[in-house]
Amino acid sequence: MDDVITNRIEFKGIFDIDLKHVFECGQCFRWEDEKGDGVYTGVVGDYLCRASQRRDDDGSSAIMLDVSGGDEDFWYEYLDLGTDYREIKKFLCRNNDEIRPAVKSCGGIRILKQDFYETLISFIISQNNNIPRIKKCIESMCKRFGEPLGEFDGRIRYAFPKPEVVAAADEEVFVGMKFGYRSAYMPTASAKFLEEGLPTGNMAEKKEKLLKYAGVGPKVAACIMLYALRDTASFPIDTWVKHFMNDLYGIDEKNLAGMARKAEEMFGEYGGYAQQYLFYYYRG
DNA sequence: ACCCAGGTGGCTT
DNA sequence: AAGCCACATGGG
Repeated sequence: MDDVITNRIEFKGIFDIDLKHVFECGQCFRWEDEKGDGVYTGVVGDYLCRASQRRDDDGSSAIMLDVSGGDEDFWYEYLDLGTDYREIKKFLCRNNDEIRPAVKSCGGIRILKQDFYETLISFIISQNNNIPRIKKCIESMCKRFGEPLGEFDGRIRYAFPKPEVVAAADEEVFVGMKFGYRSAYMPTASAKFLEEGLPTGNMAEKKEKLLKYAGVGPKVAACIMLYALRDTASFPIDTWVKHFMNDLYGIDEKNLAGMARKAEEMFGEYGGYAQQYLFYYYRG
């Protein structure tokens, strides 16, 4: 049936995980529960994956992956299975009644370790946009510029495009794919990434380098750092975050610096996790 | 017709 | 540094 699937990987005894939370909390755009049965399919790098979860009697879960490639280490790392989320949640909730409902309700989130270039492009697309349309834009560029990886559940799946291909593409193609004013950012950001590679240094230095990309501002840079570079203190402030920082902590919706300061003070090194629990909880 | 969505760049005080 | 506003697109 699925000739592309070559390997089954199973991780047992995992706590604090819920695939729905992982894949629908807004951090990634290429995972779907296509049949509505809790089985998620996605493309990660050049690999296809079908992921499902079994809840065992001791409260832990087994995560089953049917994949077309990638070894255990790769998927373990991608899913952030080596991190103790129980400790993180305990830390976030200490002296903070406001975040508890979000952590309790969205406690199965894991922050994925995503590809830098894909995250860069995806979150440039995300600006002033909504999630369903972001997904459509990404799928259309994958279909147009990505390598076909094989048929999977009756559909041909495509890798995320290589930067070389997008850098050489005409901006007008993206206009045709309804990228709107973001179209011009696609080739230029890709070319810049090819020149520079990954941003290096401490968080401030990385942010400074990311802000030099046309189409990347403070919010998108923070997302890239959190989702691709594992800067767990990174606290992206978007419209939903503005809402809950105002609701929960009484900070004025325009006071972004105040929000960043408050997040640092309350959550420190774990700001990114806090943001993710709250974002998903508030967005619903 | 408006407002909003995982905002940013550019221009004006 | 801070305050506007335009920027494509599609859904409510």
